[in-house]
Amino acid sequence: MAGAATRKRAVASPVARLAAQEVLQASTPEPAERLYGVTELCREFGISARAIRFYEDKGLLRPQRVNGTRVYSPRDRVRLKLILRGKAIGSSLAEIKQYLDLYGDHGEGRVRQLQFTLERTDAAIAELEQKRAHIDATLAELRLINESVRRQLVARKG
Amino acid sequence: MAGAATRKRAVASPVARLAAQEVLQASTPEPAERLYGVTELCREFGISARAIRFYEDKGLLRPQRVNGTRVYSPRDRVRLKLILRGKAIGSSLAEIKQYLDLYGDHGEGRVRQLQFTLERTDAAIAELEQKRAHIDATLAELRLINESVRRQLVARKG
DNA sequence: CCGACTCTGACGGCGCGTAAATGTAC
DNA sequence: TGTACATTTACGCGCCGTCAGAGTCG
Repeated sequence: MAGAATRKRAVASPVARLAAQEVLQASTPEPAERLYGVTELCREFGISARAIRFYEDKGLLRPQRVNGTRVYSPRDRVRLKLILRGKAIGSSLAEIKQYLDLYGDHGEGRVRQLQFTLERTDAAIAELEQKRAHIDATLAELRLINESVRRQLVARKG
Repeated sequence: MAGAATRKRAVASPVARLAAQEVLQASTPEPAERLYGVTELCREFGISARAIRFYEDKGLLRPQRVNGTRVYSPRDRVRLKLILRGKAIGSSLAEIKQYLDLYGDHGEGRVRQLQFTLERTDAAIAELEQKRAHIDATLAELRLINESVRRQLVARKG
């Protein structure tokens, strides 16, 4: 039981802090070219360095290297944000890669990207609502069992 | 995007309504002891036979064997229902095993086991409530993104 | 020279999908 | 003899966690 919370820890928290506009304005020019280290990013987003490295293996990120060490630009950071949001709405990494590859396109591609996001968020919302309904049902049942057991205890102990 | 739906398809529908009493009365003698085959069960619940066999490997199910072939009792069927509902709320199979062990002994119990069961159900309830809260938060966030994206689309197209 | 941090493999684990090889029943 | 199911064994995948061993920086 304790495990469930642990398994989804990495995703649950960072998503909540992800403001929608911040992502959508990601294509605007950056003022000061700030750079980030891997630990900096994984602390900021609440994920592991292993995960970030894994995304790179899968071609989702391509940070610069300084002496072998990964150095991330603001653009890389935005990409990471998009990756996390994709995961939050239930996309696989392969799907997210498709999405990110669309990112370079202008005009029509951009519109299609938005439509894609719309579909996914709709689906994710529906899924979560179902999940919540299941949880409610389980809760009701657990409370029943709980009361039943409690009564049994009272009957046996006084 | 098709992938995500596919990945969760098996879980979405089958876990409909599980009446609490059905579970609580699971230890009462069955009148007509109907039996089920594996394909019957997996069609009923919309999962694969492989999955059912896997649950058995993990100690979640113990059907009788007739000439090597698995034969499931109504109680086995209820256990399978519980397994699927557990998955639907995001529990791991190991966690579900705990749940099932809990359901198994809560009726016949010595006082100490009843107390233990009580603690467990209390903990489970608390965790589920937390999970629900997280889902609500994520839902709110997703709806924000959804609306934002929708506005952007309107701005570019219409 | 030390400790802190980073890197690259490589193995492990969950929840099955997907054959492949074999058997049993009609 | 077919074919329609059942069984076991085994490898593969997605998404990392978790070492192990080695390098780099201050």
